Amino acid sequence: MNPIKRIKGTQDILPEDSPKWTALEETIRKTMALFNYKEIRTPVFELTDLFARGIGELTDIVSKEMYTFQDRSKKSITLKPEMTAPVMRAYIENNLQAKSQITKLFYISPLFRQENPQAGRLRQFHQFGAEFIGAGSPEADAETISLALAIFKSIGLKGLELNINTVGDAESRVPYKKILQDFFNDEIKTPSDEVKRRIENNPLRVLDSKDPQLEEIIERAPKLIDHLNETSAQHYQTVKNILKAQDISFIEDTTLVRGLDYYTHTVYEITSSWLGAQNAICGGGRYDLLGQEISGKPIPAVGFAAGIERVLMALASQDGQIAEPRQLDAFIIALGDDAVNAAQSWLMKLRNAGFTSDTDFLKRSMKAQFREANRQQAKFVLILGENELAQNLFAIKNMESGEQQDVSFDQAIEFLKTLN
RNA sequence: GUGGGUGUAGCUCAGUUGGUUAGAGCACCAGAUUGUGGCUCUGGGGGUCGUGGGUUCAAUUCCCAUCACUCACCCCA
Repeated sequence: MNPIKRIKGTQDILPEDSPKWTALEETIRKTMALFNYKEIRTPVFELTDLFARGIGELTDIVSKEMYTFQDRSKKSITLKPEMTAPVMRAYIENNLQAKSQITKLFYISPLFRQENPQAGRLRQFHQFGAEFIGAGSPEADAETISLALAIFKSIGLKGLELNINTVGDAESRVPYKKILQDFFNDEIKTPSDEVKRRIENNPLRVLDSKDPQLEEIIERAPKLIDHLNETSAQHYQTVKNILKAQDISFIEDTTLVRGLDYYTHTVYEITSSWLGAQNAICGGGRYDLLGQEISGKPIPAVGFAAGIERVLMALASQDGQIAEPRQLDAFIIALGDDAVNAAQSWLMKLRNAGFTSDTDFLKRSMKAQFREANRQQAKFVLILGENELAQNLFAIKNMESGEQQDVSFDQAIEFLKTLN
């Protein structure tokens, strides 16, 4: 019989790794609280339309990476490939703007994209992120950036680079798109179908193409930064000023566009020098157009999403220790049926007293039980054999020093407390 | 979807220019120590050599196909 294996691009997070996840999650929650962001959790699946309309039909995510299926009522359902659209949907559906004009939310969530896996890219992966909804001010943009950096700093991630750019507001983008389209149509003689499609539908996305044949043309392409209207230019400048005032260093990258249709104004990306080809650990920006797509009403918002697997990979390759392995306080070695029974009650007493504790469940030899205690990195072993049982005592051994002494049952818990 | 790399013990990997019973280290189990872990020594269990086919007297080795894993491209966290 063939054993069933996990689905390609998925991962089991085993006990040796899960403490790193919880440590990172704790850091995220702590820092989010410092910045006054509240947690939101949304369903793992949504109506396909949410992503098709929200993210954009022509984006890579929607056009070729979604896990989409029909449920029994023939509705088209999609496992969420990103969190911004679901959060915005929940914000609107639950009428959160009625509670407060500004809503600051964060999430930690699994996401799904059907791509070919490679280092730092999975089919089920996890992101944490923040969404600042209800303010169109550049100060909000800057806060999400410093929030992301604060989390990375707090877990000790080094070698990060912040890239920023602006894609302008709708008013500057429409005329610029036309200028770009004309430029590319003139310059690119033999566009591939993909490039042709992008020129037609979203010429901005040609800018972040990595096709070496286009590299030279992209460099000469008209820059959006030269075609920004007054509002957009001012917005971008303010964001940069705030970052400078906070001593946050950044690199301006005019080809940074980001794949999703809903971005406006500020876009940014944080990369790590410790990773392979997939070196972006965080991406974000302002998305004032998304609310419009979902609800018909414009809603200013800005946020970021960061990849948990990539953060952990970067930490691992820079040798960052974020979680201590947990060890066991007490291990009961029981010899003989009567002792095994007594050990079960004693386990409960130890646990009630707050000692992490365990015992052998296989009635193995004393040597084997000691080995097990050692494997579990037990600090103390409580030996309970026929002799000890008869005298109402444990032989308690300190596994580090090797010292051992008899301690009566009624003093055992107190004894451990003084030593622990 | 496309290209490269790798599939041999639980893990990391050697190896056979095609030839008898396929190896090491680590891990595991047992003994040395009849009720004491870690260190040491001795012994032991464990393999469809990814799968299917081809060439051959003979294939784990050569060839083809296929699957899995992995890295990379496009793009993204």
